[in-house]
Amino acid sequence: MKMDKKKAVLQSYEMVRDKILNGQLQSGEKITEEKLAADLGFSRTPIRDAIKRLEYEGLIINKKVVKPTDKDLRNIFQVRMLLEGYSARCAAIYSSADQLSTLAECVEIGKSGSYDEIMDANEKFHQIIVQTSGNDRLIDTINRMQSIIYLFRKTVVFYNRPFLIEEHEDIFNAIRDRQPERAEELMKQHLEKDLDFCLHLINSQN
Amino acid sequence: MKMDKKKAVLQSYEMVRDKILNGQLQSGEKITEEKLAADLGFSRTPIRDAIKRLEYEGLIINKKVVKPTDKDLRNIFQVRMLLEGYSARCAAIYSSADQLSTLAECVEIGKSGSYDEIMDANEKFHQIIVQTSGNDRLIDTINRMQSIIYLFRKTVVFYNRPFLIEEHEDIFNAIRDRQPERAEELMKQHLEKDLDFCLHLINSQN
DNA sequence: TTACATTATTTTGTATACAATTTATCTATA
DNA sequence: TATAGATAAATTGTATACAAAATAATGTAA
Repeated sequence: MKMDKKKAVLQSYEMVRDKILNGQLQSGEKITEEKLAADLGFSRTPIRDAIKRLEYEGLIINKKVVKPTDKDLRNIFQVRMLLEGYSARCAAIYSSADQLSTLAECVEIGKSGSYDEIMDANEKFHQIIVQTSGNDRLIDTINRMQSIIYLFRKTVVFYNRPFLIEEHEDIFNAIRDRQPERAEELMKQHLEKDLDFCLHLINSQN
Repeated sequence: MKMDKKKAVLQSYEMVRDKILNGQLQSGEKITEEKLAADLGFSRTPIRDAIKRLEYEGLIINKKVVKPTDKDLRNIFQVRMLLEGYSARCAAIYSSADQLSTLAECVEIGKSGSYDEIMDANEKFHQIIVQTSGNDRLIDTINRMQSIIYLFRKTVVFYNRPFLIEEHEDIFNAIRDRQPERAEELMKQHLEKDLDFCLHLINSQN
């Protein structure tokens, strides 16, 4: 049996990322390699790599935990609309029976699941659709935005955005009925509403 | 006066990248940190960082210089069509007088410039259009693909693809005449032709 | 006091040594 | 000969020390 201890870089990356995502490291907070290294019990070397990866994902900028502005949020969602809209179109054309039934499951769980289950199902819903594009570049681009997206998806689900599940269902139906144009359009609208909801929340909080 | 010697990471990154782009490091070739370090006269530490960055850009995969397949090429161009198509639309709506005249210049140089000038002008043409989106995420996503795109743009210009300049001119006209739909459509068609040309070249060479 | 220059201090960049892991080579056995 | 296992070689991962650079603090002249 293989123990496969995770390497220090990976551990560091995941720990720091999670600290950012759950708020232990707050927006705007300064990151220093040495401090983190001491904190996590590794040397600076793997920490550096981890930070670089987080910078790559946009969670850290200039050694500071990112504080996404309205504009950032809009930008991210604009890219998502383009790429995921296209993906939804692909899903309507190419998705397999398996993929369809998994999508259906996600919609169901969205209606009746627990908080965590809903979180997972929603993420999976989008993920499967993106997969159907069969385009690794596209998938990679979306994945890179995933952490920041997660930051907001949490908000959306936590505050229980109205019609979210219904919209997923509509998208699913369009995909199942093989209506590419409609699937794309619905996905774009769906993301636009997510964006508006997020923006509204952010601006009412500050 | 400030001397600002470039740091070893940056130097390494640029040197390795250029070696890949101009063929000194060939597709499929194995990269080892130590060998590169000895070659470039740095220690392994900055080399590692440089390699990681090249991996992010997709020029190195699994410690090997990337050998883009047809599928990779198609994937990249699909993403470009989505993002640059959208950008062309933005350009038709938002571009400034300055941006327009620079675009016009690029088209002109494309008609009468030297090989190097044409290369630069073509790159600039696309870059300006992408800028008009005002979306840093989108710009960043395109820039990350830039190295690999460059690899192919060289081919396209070198073999003097027919109608390339004419297509740029058409796109420019649509932008200047504030026709967003048309600009987007033309940009997509333009990229599709680039893709076909590249694919054709690649497959006739091997 | 303000502004500037100078000095400390912190933080990052680089080199190097060693550990862990992966990959290649070799040998014994079926 | 092929294959599994062991051993050696190459390569990567991590820790640490020191150099360079950036940032903060201090003092001094206007």
